[in-house]
Amino acid sequence: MKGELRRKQILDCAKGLFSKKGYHNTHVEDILKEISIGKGTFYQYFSNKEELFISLLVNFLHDWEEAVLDTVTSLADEDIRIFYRMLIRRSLEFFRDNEDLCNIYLRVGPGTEKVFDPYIEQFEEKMLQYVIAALETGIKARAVRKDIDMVLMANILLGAFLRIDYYYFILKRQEKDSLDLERMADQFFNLIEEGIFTDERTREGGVSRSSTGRARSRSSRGASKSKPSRST
Amino acid sequence: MKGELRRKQILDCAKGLFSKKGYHNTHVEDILKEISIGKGTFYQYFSNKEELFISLLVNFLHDWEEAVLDTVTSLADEDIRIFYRMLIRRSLEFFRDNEDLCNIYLRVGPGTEKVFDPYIEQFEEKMLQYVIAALETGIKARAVRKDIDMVLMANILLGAFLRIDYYYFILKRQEKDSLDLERMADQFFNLIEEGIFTDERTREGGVSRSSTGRARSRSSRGASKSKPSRST
Amino acid sequence: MKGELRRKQILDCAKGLFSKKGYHNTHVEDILKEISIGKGTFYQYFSNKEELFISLLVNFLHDWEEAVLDTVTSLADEDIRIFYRMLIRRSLEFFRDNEDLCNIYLRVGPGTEKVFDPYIEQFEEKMLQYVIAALETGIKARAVRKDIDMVLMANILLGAFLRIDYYYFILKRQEKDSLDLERMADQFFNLIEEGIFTDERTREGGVSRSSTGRARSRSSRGASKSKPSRST
Amino acid sequence: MKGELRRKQILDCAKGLFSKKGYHNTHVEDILKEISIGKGTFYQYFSNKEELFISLLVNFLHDWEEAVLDTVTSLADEDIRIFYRMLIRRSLEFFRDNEDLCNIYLRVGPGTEKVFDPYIEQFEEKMLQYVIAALETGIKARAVRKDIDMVLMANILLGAFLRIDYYYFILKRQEKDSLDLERMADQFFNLIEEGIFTDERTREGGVSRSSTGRARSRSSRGASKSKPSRST
DNA sequence: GATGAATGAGGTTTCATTCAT
DNA sequence: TATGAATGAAACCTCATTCAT
Repeated sequence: MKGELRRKQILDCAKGLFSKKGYHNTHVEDILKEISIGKGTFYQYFSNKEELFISLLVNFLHDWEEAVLDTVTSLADEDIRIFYRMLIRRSLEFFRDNEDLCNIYLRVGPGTEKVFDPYIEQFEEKMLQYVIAALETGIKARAVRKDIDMVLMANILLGAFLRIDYYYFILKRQEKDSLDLERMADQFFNLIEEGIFTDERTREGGVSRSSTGRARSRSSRGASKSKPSRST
Repeated sequence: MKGELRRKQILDCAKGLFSKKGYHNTHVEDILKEISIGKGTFYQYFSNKEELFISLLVNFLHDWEEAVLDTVTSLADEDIRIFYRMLIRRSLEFFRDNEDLCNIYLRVGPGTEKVFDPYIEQFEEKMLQYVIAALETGIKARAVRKDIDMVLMANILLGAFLRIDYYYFILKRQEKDSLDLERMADQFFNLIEEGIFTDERTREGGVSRSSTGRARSRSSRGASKSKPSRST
Repeated sequence: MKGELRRKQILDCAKGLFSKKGYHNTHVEDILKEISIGKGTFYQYFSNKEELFISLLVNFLHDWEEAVLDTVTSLADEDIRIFYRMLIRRSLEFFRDNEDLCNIYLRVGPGTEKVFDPYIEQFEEKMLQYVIAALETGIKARAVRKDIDMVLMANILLGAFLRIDYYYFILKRQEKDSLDLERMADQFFNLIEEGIFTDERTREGGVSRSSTGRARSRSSRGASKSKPSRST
Repeated sequence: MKGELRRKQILDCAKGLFSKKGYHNTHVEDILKEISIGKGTFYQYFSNKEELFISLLVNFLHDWEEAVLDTVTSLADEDIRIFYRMLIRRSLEFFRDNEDLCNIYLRVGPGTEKVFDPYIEQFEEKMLQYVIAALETGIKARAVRKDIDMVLMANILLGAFLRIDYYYFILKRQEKDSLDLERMADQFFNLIEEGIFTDERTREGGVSRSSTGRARSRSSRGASKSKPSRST
């Protein structure tokens, strides 16, 4: 069982280095030096640098799925909004707590090597599917509007979410500890729930030519388009 | 002026190759071979490979700013919602029409080399500032709610936007031409405007403890906050 | 005695692998895996890979000597030609039945490592000495011409013999089983006995400046084939 | 044309080193050091060590063919025996004058690497074909007996020939200069012409069932050497 | 005895960059 | 200005051998 430990040791070290210096600028030798093992030892556990990197990606996907699945199952029967918000909250937490892997996925991984693309894309596809599934659940529950382009919206939400992770947990990581995840989740959820606008407006009208124009039945909501006040 | 042309030729070729094969997998020689010039010639125009890459990043930033500025100035006085939507619409168009640079920025660039980070970050910072500025304008115009965390929301919006670009213009680029940008912009804008939920619901109850809970005065919308019932 | 078996097991396995893949491309680990023993065990029986290889060479030499000595002693008093032919016949058989070692000697061994040269050369020297001894015997018995350069002729005969082994037992090993060793020995012996020419010619003179030109006046030359038709 | 020279320089150096130390014990670096060029330079001319080695093999084949073709064409119409002897003579000379390549072919090449086998075998196949062709010519000219197994005999002759090269030009290379190629060719040719036996014998019969046993009744046998007729 | 994880010297190869022409 | 042969640091990886268990 010593072997499993050694392997983990290499993975841990690599995670940090890849995250800090990127794939190409992390040399196998760097890893060896840091954990004081010989070249041969490394190559007993991983057949090459590539495989090591992929292992990290695979691990991340696995860990994330576990974390998310946990959320999903535990909240499946709750109110859909509570479920959504919890999903956001938990995912933020997961990414915050996995800075290195998160960095690798969001920053280092993409575009590094063609070989990695499938793994990155697989991860993104899975995340996307989760979001889509969540949206579908919402639609079935009549909580979510039917006129949304599911794939597009899922991408919007996923992009928004990943960007937050990237910005707060990577770019501004030094302030990471003072972050209030609850508040962040609230803000995110709030956008989803109500948009960003105030209600004070009395403006009318659609937003564009090819507007999505769904039937409205809200009292005081006008369109946003061109010639302003096009009264009802 | 011959020189300027030669330089542009190199940049154009590099743009395509970096986009297609990534920075590390594009060798200076690949570029030279493609445009049939000697090694020495290359090094007369760029002091090294890095500088070439950075030039592309800088160019992209510049082009984008121009495109955006155009939008901003031409629509500055319009209704804020029209402005927002147009910003989305135009930006989508810009990213769609700059596939290679877009690919470099969104996929290849990040994490490739520490040296590039400042440029990537500078670009992102600028984009972020634009979004923030737009939000501020909205707040000043009393169109946008004051209780939003501006930076967080800007990141959410930027992330959503970049993700769409990445997904539709890079990952699914083969279907790029059949995309309806108007519809995409509508969907995006609609989220911003109204969230994703239906109005039919009558459910009550907040979503979380630390909710952002702003006062609501819309007719048929429940609060998202803990203690539900919030009268007008 | 367990040890002796283990050692033999290693040697047998190595023989096959060295023969099939060559010395440098056969890794100690390959051998160990095939016979399921640990690295440490191997190094208890052989102090290194080199020694293992040399052991094989030495074994081969030993086995061959035994086989040849057998021939030599059993036929020492026979007619010299019968002896010669039997030598050829037996040696062919020996090489045919020791494909792997034969392959190692004739193909893998030479030039592989300077360290092995002495062993290869020792073997070749011994073989050469046997041939020379046989020729001397023939000369003493007045059966063989005295004007031959013994060393040269021994090399010619040895080379011819080894080449046959190499060609039929290694290169064309798939057809090995259908070979008629008797016929091969006949052909070989026939060359030695009479050369390759017919007697029909009446040409005179030497062949070249420094010609071989022995005067000829042989009456008739019969064929060597099938139905003998051997007058006198 | 500088490039061609550089290439030749590498080939020449490699020829010597491979010949002296073998393929595996000659490191690319050894070559570089000897001719004082950088690693990169080497890899501009050869894509790897393997290709370099193969180039040598191919060159050798080419040079040999040229030398032999020369012989063949120049002697095509001569008496077949003169032709044979000249072939032997010229080939000996060629091998003597190409010690390194000869060493590589006869000693270093075989069994070194599976990848080289095709080249080695191609060379051997060609040599074999030449011998077979020569035998066929002899048979057509009714100079050579029809009952020989052509392939077997060709191998015998080729093996004999290569062994001489190997023995005298490699193993005993220090005495190389004092060799009398004429005499060697004579001896070789003589074997082919008359076998090795004296005529004094009166023995009858073949040596085996399928015996070769051709009747003899040659009166006298001349010497093979310069001073022609050395009668019994 | 037997094991196999660990070793690391040393091998091959790459590629951005220089510089004489 | 343009070239491309030459460079060599530095990357990745192999495998015979050791030694603690």
